[in-house]
Amino acid sequence: MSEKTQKSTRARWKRATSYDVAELAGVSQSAVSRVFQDGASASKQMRKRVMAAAGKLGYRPNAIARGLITQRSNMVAVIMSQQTNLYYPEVLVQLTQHFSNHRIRVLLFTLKSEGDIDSTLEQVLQFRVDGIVTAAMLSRAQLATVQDANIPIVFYNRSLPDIPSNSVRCDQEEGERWLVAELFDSGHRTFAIVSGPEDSSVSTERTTGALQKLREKGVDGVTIVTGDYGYDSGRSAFAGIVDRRGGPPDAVIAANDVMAIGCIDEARESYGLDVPGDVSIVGFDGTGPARYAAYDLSTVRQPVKRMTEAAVSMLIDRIGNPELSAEKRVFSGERIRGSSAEFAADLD
Amino acid sequence: MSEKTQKSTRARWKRATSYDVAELAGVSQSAVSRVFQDGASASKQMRKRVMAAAGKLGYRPNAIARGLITQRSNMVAVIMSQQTNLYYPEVLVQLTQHFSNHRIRVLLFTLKSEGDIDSTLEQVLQFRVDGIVTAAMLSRAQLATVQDANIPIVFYNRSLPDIPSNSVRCDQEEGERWLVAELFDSGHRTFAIVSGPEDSSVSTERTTGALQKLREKGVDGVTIVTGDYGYDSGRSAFAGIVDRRGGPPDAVIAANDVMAIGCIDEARESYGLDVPGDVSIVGFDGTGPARYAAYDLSTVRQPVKRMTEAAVSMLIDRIGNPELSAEKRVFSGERIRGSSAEFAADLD
DNA sequence: CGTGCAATTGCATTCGAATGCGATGCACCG
DNA sequence: CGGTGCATCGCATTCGAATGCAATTGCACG
Repeated sequence: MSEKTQKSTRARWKRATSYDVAELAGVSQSAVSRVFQDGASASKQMRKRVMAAAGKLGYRPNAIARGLITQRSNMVAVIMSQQTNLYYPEVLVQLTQHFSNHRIRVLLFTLKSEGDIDSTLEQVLQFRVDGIVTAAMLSRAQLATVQDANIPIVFYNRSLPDIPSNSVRCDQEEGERWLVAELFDSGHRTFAIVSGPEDSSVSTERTTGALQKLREKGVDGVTIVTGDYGYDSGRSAFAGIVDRRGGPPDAVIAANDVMAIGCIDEARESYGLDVPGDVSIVGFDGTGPARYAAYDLSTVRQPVKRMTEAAVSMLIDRIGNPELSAEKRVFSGERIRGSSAEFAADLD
Repeated sequence: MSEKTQKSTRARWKRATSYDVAELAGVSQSAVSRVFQDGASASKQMRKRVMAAAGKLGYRPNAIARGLITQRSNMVAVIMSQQTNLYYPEVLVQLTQHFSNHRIRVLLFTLKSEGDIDSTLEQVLQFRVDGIVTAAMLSRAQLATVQDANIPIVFYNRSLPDIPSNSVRCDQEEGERWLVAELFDSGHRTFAIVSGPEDSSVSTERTTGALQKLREKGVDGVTIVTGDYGYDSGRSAFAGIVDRRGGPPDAVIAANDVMAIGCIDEARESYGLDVPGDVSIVGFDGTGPARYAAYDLSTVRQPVKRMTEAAVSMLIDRIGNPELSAEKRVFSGERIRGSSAEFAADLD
């Protein structure tokens, strides 16, 4: 009872330290420290005494001070480019989840714009994180800065060609090639592409993959318009395509699901087209809305769970052993057949 | 050139400290410290010398060490309950964005289950965050723990009645009353509710609001089924409703947009019903998919931007001045009229 | 040219916990 | 009963930066 009052009054004074606990328990500070560690040696009774004192004072080890002396913050930075892409939040949650299984916390950094990276990186470095997962592209110089600081880093869904660096990604090009091949084989002959923002490397890869296969199939005259990964940009992109071509193409390849959905809505509402009867529209990512019955999107799903697991374990390995050589892991997406590929399904 | 090699070899040795910089620049460590602070006094030439040395060594102030001495970590914890609700990622991104404008970083904590809170809270406290924003409910005891530790905390979209605590939330009950009133006034007479998970206080409030208004209008025999905020649960919820009632009601009130969309798809696909012709379905949140033309959902949008801004400034105020008394801010949602309220639109 | 005041700078200490090393205790063995 | 080895514990130091206080410098003014 008197303890309770003591607690609340003390609160505004100062938080209990290991010295306070040591004093109350009549032991040394080192003893307290050891009791609160995993592999440290401490007798049973010592534990009991210390824990009792700690409980009475509401003591908790100070992770900041611990980090200073151990040179381990137990925090990793996750850098995300601020995008309308519905796909990333899921990635973030999964990463956090997996890291927490290893008693590591996530310090979150979002970029207002890509130009923001330098100052963001500066922050990241100041916080002495144990590692970095980035879903934003870094320049060579920026990567060098990180490596000079000796901080392990894993790229998520992007990779620097010809530079030794760790990355986990989904094979965007392959996925697009699948989609295009199936569309072509089921009779589609005229195509349009809705790409993502110029500075999105993911979008670039997807467009490249699609164009590759189209060229291989001998298709040309492909209309390309740019969107921002958002729903509205999908709608106006479709309008732009029809406008530019003087009519709808056989198929539209959108750089992500959300824009694909935008295209579908625009096609149906503003042009009275039947999707997938008159025009087929495919997306990418396999996010929630792709499954909604009204769209039943044909798309490629990124194996987010496995990818995030891979990123986490890769980073943790390198935190434990910085000498590990670089590694790139590439995952195939999972082909999800929606309505637009109904013909194609026969071919399996 | 030789500097470069020096850099990379030194990397594995040790990171530069303010002492290293001081030595190289021929000044005291305090001087270095002052140069890297905002309001500190340092002459122009001093800055120049120090910055030059710092640049040469790739020095960056150590935020961990700084936090230890200043008693400010410049980090806040954001606690999110791990839910299928599509709405939260947006909240998270916005919070991070706003905090970063104040040079504060977000340490992210997600809960596997609600029971997880105690251990999570322990972690939060150990990291000596400057404040907490929680989108998960805490028990009285848990809140007391946080307050004893003298850490300001703001509840997001939940509040403890009769307990002085800071919160920012959207008036869920009011929003539901609006929706129900409009449905009733436009002729709907039989109702069903799809609630969220039992332990979601947001869901509880929404259900309460809806039932309030329904009772007020003299409607009873309301079917209530439980979902998990996910699309599939929306679909099966609708099936459950039809099953239980032996037919569809005039209107379904879903606890969030995603489940509303699930209901719509199930109604159309599995029961061949016309939405909103045969049955009206409303949601809550105003997330992206609500706008998709295929659904054109009638819903209430939470003013996320203003709410997150409010939460951030509220928290920062209390970090600066812990004596500030508790405050609860309640925002009205924004009524979004979709197809299900077509009649109702006349009444305005 | 002397005096006074303000702006700089350095010294020494502090934040809170971890850890190498030496000291102590205890059990067990010959 | 003396000796050996291991488990425990405390002492003292360390991590890297901030800051109160004192010392120094610079500058303006009379």
